[in-house]
Amino acid sequence: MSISEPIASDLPPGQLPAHYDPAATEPAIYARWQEAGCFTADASRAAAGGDREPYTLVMPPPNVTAILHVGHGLNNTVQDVLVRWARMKGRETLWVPGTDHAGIATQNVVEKQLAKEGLTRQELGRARFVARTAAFVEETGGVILQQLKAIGVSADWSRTAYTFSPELSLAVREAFVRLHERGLVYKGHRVIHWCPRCLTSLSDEEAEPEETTGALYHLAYPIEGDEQRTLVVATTRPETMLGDVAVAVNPDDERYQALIGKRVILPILDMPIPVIADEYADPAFGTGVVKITPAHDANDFDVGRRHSLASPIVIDQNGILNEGADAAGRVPDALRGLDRFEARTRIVAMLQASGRLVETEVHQHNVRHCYRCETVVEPRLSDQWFVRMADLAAPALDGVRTGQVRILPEKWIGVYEHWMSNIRDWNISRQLWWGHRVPVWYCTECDAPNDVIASREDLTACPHCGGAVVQDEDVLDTWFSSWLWPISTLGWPNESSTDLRTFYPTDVLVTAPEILFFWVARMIMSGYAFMGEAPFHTVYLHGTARDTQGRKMSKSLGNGIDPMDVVQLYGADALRYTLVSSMGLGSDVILDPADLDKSFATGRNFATKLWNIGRFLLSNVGTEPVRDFASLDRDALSRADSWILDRLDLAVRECDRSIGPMNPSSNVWPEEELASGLRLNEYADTARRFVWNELADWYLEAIKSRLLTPGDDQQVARAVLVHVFDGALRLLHPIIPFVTEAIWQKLPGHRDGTFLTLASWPAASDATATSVGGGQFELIQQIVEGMRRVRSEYGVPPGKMIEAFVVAAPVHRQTLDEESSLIGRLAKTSLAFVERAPAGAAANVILAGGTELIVPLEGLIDVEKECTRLRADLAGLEKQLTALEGRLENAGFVARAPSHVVDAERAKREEWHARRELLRARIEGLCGAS
RNA sequence: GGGCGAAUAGCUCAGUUGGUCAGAGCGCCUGCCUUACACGCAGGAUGUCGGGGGUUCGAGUCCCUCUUCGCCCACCA
Repeated sequence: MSISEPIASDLPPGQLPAHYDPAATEPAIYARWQEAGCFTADASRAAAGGDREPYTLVMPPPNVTAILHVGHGLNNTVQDVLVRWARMKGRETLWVPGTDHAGIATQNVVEKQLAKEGLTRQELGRARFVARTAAFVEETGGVILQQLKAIGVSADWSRTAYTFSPELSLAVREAFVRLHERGLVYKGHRVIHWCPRCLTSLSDEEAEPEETTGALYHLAYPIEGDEQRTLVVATTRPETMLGDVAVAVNPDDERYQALIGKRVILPILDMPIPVIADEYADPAFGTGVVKITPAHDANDFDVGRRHSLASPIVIDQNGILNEGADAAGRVPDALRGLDRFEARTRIVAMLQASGRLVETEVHQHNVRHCYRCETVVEPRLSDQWFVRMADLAAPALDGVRTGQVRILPEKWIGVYEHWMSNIRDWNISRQLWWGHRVPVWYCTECDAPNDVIASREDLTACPHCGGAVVQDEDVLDTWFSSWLWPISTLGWPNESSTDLRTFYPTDVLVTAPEILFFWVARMIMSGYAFMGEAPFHTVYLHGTARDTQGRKMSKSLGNGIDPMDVVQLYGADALRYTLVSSMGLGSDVILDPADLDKSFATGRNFATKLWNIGRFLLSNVGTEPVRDFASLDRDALSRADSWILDRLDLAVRECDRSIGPMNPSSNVWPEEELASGLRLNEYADTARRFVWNELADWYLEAIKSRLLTPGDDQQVARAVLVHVFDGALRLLHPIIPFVTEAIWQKLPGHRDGTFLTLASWPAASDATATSVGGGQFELIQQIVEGMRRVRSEYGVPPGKMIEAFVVAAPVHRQTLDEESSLIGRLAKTSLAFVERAPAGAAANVILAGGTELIVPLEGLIDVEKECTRLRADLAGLEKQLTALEGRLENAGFVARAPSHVVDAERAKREEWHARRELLRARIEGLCGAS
């Protein structure tokens, strides 16, 4: 990128480069914010006795090895808008940034590196592998944080956290031990989701179901003693049959009553297994007979337990057929060592050959995959650590139901409640090396091997017998550190930590719905469990970035957009504005990765527009100080001044309403606030409309000549313009921080060392009514727009001045008379006042309030054409009038509609009647009676 | 299999409590390089608000139903 353009703030006062160069401007501004400590929160200002209310966000920590994608951009832009808004609103604002050590994900990355070197982690050994991974993280871990800075993230970098830091590791250990003490952590022997590639267990959430077309194989198991007859079982996983210990039928299933208690012969192994009765068997599915493989299916495991059956393991940790515990003689040589899918094919072929395969049915079902490597998950029987969730979930569920925590969009509340009400225990142990080691030791000498010792400190000897101890080999699920994030980053478990006491609970948690269960729900639970209150009052779930086909942007699909490309091309402001403005509450953001120009035109165009408004202001207002706005005499304001001040006021109020209340007004969200605010797209739209369509399109144009004409009025115009534009910059700063800061620092009267980032949010006045001057300016706008329409419609050359006759009420006439030069400039029209419309060919414009413009068109049009147009206008009006009158004659409407609605309709009727008369008169004058 | 959500201009979407709600951006058409801006200015076109039924004086806005998409959950092997 060219850096030939000077940095905006290095130019002489009152000048901006002709073209905005974000690549040169943004980093320099960011550096100054950081040097000035703009983003560093000062707990002492918000603690007891301080002068500010705190406002706190914790950033969803990206994986430490991640590089920025649009999802991060979206997520952090939303947060940054809220944080910058709160900061300008005078809050002591803390936004805690950081990264997640991302156990499986990071370990996978490093293992891939090793693979390229022909190594495995086992060959390297645990200690060296962990050291190498730590070094890798050290080396590459800061990338995403730098990228976040490039998009303007105003987090407090002095508090950057890391889930695997010594401080946060302390919190993890404390949480584990405390839960263990409360009996909420336990070791369980059961079937869990296992990734044969990552070689670790996964939680239910980490094993993602995916719709798959498979087959349902109907297998005939001969009945013992009556081998001609068979019992047909249906299974999707024939390879697990080697581990079958029974077949089950429903106790109420009449078809199989007689077989219960008998035995069938397991094909291939020729092994007799019992036919048992269990509710689990669904008579309506398949054949109503289900084979029971306790070691390789969670449900079968439960059935096996109920019937005291063995659990032979026939598939090993790598997904290979092998004889494991209790499985001696169960895997024939021909199948031993085969991959599970290969084995499936082979077994099906064997069964087919022996006539045991009765039918193969195409079958749609969900198959779970590892969320990190997509490998099909294998149910596996093993010992794992679990967190008992029901007790933890109760207050978290209650918190949302009572409004201590609100979730937006509201549609997710139901999803949350359902999950929380049916919560299952959380498998937190992982057979990985990269992560927090389970803080449990086992004594090698005590004769109580099941006596686990959970400890806050590392143990070297058994506290009971002094014997040697060994630590549990497993590490904890990454999410077991993430779920503590709002408390651990603020200093927990040190409950006297200043940050924790000052900034907890935090305010809004901004994240994607995908991790509602992984993370958000668990944080709420940990907040209640360890701090006794919810970690935040609002959960804001934003949409997902998708391509034009609606597919989620992802690395594997190659349909992503690199936010850094967008920053390079158009600047962070363009990226941010585009994202914010296209983000309705709960809706996804669709962008076209193949056309960045189009996708980000909205933001790019607007940033440029803002820049140019700044250039206009600086070149026309100059560097001379302007009068203090507050001291201006109200009577000295022009109509345009009054109007734009009204509009600013309105814009501020609307923006405030769109972003919403910063907190609930009481300790729980009142009903009327529950769904309010966080409409960032509305905020962006409102601010844009004000700046572009009102300030730039009308106000700037209206005051150009005043700015050029020395005198008192020039000073008024300068003061109002600077005041209004200053307000506009403040209004936009949270979304467009760089351009606004760059320009703001150049405004007349700017004091060195002050930053827009730390300036106050504009205050709306209490007045809600439009001022008299503002209303009069709206009349001028109508005239100008009407005349422009006439000019365009009749093809009047741009430079040509035309004359229009105006019939107006006296008060309007005075306004138009006084503003005739403005109208002349904006519409290239000179007005002549008449009492009534003159005859002759003319275009006709009728404005609200009955003001009529008549534009002589000699030489411009033919009378026929204009008559046709006028008649069409009249016909349209008549039709609408008929509908309106029909409504007013409807007794039900008059009786039941609110009076203000009826009154408005009546007023409209009067106006339309008058307009109809005017039109008829014009037609008669121009076209003759018809 | 349950639950939830969405269907509004060519495209992406606004439209909180039923009564100027038929809108914005991008795109398109016409004319303009008007000394801030062509990443611009001015003007313009475009939608039986998915289909059908209902409630109401009045419905994109509420109810029912159908169709089509999407999401979440679920131990039907």
